[in-house]
Amino acid sequence: MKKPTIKDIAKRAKVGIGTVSRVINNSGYVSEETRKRIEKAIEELGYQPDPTARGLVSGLTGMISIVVPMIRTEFYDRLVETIDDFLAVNSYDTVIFPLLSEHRLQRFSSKGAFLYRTDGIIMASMPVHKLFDGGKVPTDRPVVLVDMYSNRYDCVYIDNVEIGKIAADVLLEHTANLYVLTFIEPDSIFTSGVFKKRVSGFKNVLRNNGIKFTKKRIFHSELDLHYAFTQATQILKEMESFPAGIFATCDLFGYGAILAAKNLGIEVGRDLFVIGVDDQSWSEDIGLTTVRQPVEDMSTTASEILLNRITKGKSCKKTKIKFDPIIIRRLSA
Amino acid sequence: MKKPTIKDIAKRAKVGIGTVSRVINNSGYVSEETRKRIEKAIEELGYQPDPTARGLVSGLTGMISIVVPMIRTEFYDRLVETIDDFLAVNSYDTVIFPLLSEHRLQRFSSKGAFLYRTDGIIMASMPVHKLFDGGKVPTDRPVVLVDMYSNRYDCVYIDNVEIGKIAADVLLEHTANLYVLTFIEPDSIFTSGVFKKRVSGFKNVLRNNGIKFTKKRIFHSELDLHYAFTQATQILKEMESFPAGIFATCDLFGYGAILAAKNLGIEVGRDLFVIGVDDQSWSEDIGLTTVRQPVEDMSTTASEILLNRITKGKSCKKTKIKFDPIIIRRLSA
DNA sequence: CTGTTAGCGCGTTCAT
DNA sequence: ATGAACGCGCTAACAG
Repeated sequence: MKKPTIKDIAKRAKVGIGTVSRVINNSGYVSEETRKRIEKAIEELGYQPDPTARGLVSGLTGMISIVVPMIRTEFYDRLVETIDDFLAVNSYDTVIFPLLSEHRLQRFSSKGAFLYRTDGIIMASMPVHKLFDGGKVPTDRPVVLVDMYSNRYDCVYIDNVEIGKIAADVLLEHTANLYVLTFIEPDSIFTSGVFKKRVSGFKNVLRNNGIKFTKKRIFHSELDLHYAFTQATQILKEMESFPAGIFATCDLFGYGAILAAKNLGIEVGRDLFVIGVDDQSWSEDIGLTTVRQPVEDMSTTASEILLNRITKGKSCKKTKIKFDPIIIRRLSA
Repeated sequence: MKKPTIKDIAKRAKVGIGTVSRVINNSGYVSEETRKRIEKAIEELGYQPDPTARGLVSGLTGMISIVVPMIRTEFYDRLVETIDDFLAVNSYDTVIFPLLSEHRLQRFSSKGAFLYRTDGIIMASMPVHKLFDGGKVPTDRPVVLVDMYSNRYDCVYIDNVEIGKIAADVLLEHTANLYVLTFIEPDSIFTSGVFKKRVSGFKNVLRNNGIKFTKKRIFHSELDLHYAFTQATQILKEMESFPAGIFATCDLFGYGAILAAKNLGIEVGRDLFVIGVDDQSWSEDIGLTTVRQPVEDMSTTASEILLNRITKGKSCKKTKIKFDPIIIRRLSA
């Protein structure tokens, strides 16, 4: 009644355990005939190799950790799912570690944490240099960063300053009368600073084009549609002239802007131009022009790098791959 | 340079490995003197017992899985954190498995999934009977359900029908002119049916009190504040008389109702009474009366049951613990 | 091609 | 009180 072991299979198939091991791992030569016998025995007994025992021998677990700040936001959903799928194909199990609180982070700071018992770690959007002592993730296992730059680790990232620049370029095609609707990240060790970077890229372009742009044209919102709607309404009411353009530092804010415009009878795409960031699943429906991050590509690339590190070992040189943002043009700009 | 093993410690402390094992596990007798020596060696070499090897001999992993439909909603945040803390105190590592997609559920349906390699599983809000073949979680490890009833497994739950009843009772203290604002769950295997249950409990009470209540008084919203606001506005505009009461099947909808009322100049707590469900962290700020689920208590209880199962083994009788909803009275009703 | 053997790191007897 | 030997389930190396 207990779980069958490799011995049980060997006995039943009347072979040595070595041979069984060979067919399980598809290594070495096994005659077609005995292989069949063994496979039959495995089938009949419902045998499954014990990962723990395998781990003891190989020092590997067949698992990979993904650390993310949260899930159930589109960005991380897509990121995790892509990585998960890719690794599954390469027969790795993935374990997801959502950061829930600073409290929980503490446990991640111990070398013994389960997080680090896997064969490798992918960290998404984590400001590693701020998060850990000495900026070093407490593990000897390979670590790859996604959506975050680092000179210490392999990383796959996107330049958020560039996102702001692109947004500016697109809006400038229509008008130089521009506004920004953005979010002020609470100042914790978790903050990645992406919003600030996007805005700074945006301002750079305006400055280089000699366009006057003051703080008064920057509006803030919480990450909540209703709030964004209210703020966007505010912007629209304060506008001195049309046409105008709004750079929404995330699609949610772009949504708010479009709703506000509709509510006030302002025609989007003619009187008002809006560009968002992230290309959420619903952005197409509302016709929002947006700057997309190639999440899937970044995720896959990160996974590949990690697998290479695991199998090929650690060469000194760290890979840094920068991805380009993609403009998705729709009717709002 | 490699990780030290128990042997290295034994050698350095000039004892046998058995003794080292004894001090690590605090089992059996060890003279104070040799214990000191061994502890010193452990310290000096930075020795940490290999969990894999331990697992191989004990059959245990020291880990427990928590399966949740999502995180970063208040309910699950609190649930996971409570369990996590409780188990950490009992020196268990917890691994969180967020259900990301139906796709991912598939992998959870295989007995070999990593999810089931832990010492026990806590599943939150999962309609196990719909999710798995034969309604059985594919594992022999102990399984405990939170926020979900089942006759097959130990479970800790709350009766959502009762929540609706309580809401009705509270509102009836003020008026019999009642409305409902609720959510229609998309019909997938994930749906737990809580919203429907809450509404049915609510209707029961009205029926028993001989109060006429037709479908026309039930309004629907998506799980989004702006949407709720819009729908609540609709309700308020269609109301025939005041005072009136709204049962919001979650606090978010209650928020929408309060906002809508304010927007229309209707005084909450006099002309309009609102009761929500879940007691979100912001509910107090907006003065929303609500029905709270004792998440923390349920989580702790579930954890205790699981630990009992693991250590005490499986007695046949399954524990079913029903928790009572708690009314939190604030100024909205 | 295949059976046997030696560990992997640790907990647990069982003598001493 | 403590050391040595055995085995957990498996892989890898070796001898046939």
